[in-house]
Amino acid sequence: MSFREFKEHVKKCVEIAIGEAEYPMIDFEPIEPPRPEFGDLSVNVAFIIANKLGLNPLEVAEIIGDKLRIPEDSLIEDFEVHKLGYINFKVRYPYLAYRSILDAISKEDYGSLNIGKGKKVCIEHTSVNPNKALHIGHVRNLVIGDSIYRILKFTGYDVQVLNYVDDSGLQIADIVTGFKYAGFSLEPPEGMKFDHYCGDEVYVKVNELYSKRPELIIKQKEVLRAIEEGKSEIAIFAKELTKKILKEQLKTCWRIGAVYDCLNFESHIIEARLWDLLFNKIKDKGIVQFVKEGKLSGCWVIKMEGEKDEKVLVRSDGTLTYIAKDIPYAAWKIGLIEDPFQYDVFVRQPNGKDLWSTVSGKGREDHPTFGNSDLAITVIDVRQSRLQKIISYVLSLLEGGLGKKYLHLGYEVVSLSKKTADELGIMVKDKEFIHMSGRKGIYINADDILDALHKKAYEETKKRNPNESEEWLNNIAEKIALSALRFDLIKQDLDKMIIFDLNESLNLEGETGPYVQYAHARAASIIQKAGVIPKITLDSASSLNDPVELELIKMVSKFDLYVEDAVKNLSPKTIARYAYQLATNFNAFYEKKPVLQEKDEMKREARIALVQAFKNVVKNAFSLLGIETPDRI
RNA sequence: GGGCCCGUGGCCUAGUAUGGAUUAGGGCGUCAGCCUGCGGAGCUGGAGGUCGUGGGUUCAAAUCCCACCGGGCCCGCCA
Repeated sequence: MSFREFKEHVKKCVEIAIGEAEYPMIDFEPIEPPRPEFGDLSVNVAFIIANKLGLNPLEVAEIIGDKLRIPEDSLIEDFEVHKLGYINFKVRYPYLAYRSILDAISKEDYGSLNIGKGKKVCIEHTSVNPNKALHIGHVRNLVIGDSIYRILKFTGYDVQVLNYVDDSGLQIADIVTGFKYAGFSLEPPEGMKFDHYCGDEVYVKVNELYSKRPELIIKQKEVLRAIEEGKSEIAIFAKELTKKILKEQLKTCWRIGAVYDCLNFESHIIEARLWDLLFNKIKDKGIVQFVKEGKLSGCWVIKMEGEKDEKVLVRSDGTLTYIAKDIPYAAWKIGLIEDPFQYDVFVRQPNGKDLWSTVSGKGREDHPTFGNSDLAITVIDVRQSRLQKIISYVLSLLEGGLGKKYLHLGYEVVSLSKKTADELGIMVKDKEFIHMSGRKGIYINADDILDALHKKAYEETKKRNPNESEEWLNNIAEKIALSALRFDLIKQDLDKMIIFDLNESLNLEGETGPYVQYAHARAASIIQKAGVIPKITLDSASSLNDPVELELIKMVSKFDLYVEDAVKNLSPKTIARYAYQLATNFNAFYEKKPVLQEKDEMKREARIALVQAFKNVVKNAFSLLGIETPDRI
């Protein structure tokens, strides 16, 4: 924690010096210099002030330097005015080492912050149509959403996770048509998960059949109408079917490590007439207009500032468009309409937490409060950006200064590399990748990737642990597989497309989750062999003075700064990069500095404590990404 | 046609929000090394760079502005 103190201390001292020198006060942040010989923090205030007043930066820096008063015994050991005009500060390493190692080995929640102060946030992610299995693209969504959820929780937000289930769309009608009119059996082949069966066999093949058997399209339309109207035998069948698929999907989600608070079914949004609850408010505020003439005659539309075309919300026949269903749902999330839903427990999750869902008819009274958040975050890929922008726009007009906010967290899609597509028997012309499509069968299922990763990890683990039981090996292999997958999908920026290549993703070395897990396991092994309770004193901390030790200490002490960055920018990759860098620092330390063999007792004690500190921090960092760190792998 | 995003060695990527330090960090791959030391899923070193192109702003540009090129996405009374 104390790198933050060091930083604040530097800022304060410089501010006082600027005042003493009677320069105008400016806004600045101490930054980390590019090279260690420039110290641990640096300020460039002299440039800014010099620029403003037309002075020479070096002279300004020297005057500020003259005025700088560093209290005795503070976290700042020394400072230096560089000839270019920077003022560089050196941290007092014994203090930094002592405080951060002590915190890291003694505080369970080391790195946590109270930024949220209990503010209520709901985050929606996963939201896979319940007619197929999760593919790699859905996993990116889940991993982003679940990581953000964990980071928000770690920083003092009161977070609920929602998973939207579109159980009334055309995709559902497709598989119902397959089962009812195209002769598909309700029993999947031996050993095949039901969601895989529905997606890989029924959904894809029914869509192929439409061109050969046009009568099926008629049936599909009938099915869709029946589903929308509810009550009929077909509608009940559809409902049971989607529930069955959803339960299989959830198994995959849990396998990847996600948990949810509530499932929101689209059919219940329609049933609850959510739109009607909102429509008058929107009309009163003049957000929507009724079109009297032209080609949109008879429609209710919305026109956004700066947009050319208006968007239809209510068709001329009175039915609602897609976005008209989304707006009231979004409004419900941030409490702009009263909660009209009934709830019941859908299933108990593996972590023991109940998963609630909206229900048709009467639900339970004792449900938690859902919706009515201060902030709603919706994780959907960038193709939805325009529609999401309209939703944010409408809600911002509607919320009336309550400080409620709707936020779209977009990310680029995952596509398949040509090589992986070839291996799956998918033709790719001219390009190095192909966009996925559930309907066309162009995708790779999450479970299949995990199985492949599991197999690879199992082999590696068995090599290293030949005498361990199958159960142990499989348990560890699964954790390594998840680490590889989750880390791979979270480490890069959200707005970069991922071209997924199965072969490359099977790599467990280098900038990967397993690399970090391995460093953690090395640390765990040292601690276990040390057989003592790690402890640190100011004296022993002072003995840590090799550059590899200092770098590791500094990285440990900066954890909360990275956490803050991650939450402020909703950027989980920040945590992934931090964990990787931390592990790299540890490995460098591990190579260079013996711990258990160290003869000097004080040094040994300090190094054991540093190892324990690293172990705890990397564990906390990885837990924010939903990745476990076993003591042995 | 309008809008959004991306472009950094053979491949992938950090840094871009808030412009700064004559070595632009990593990883994969490649080449050469490193344990009779706590786990080699590791470590050290080498080769490999017009930060898409051109202009502008600035004492200073991968970072800001403009134009262009290349790639992706979105723009329905579908969802």
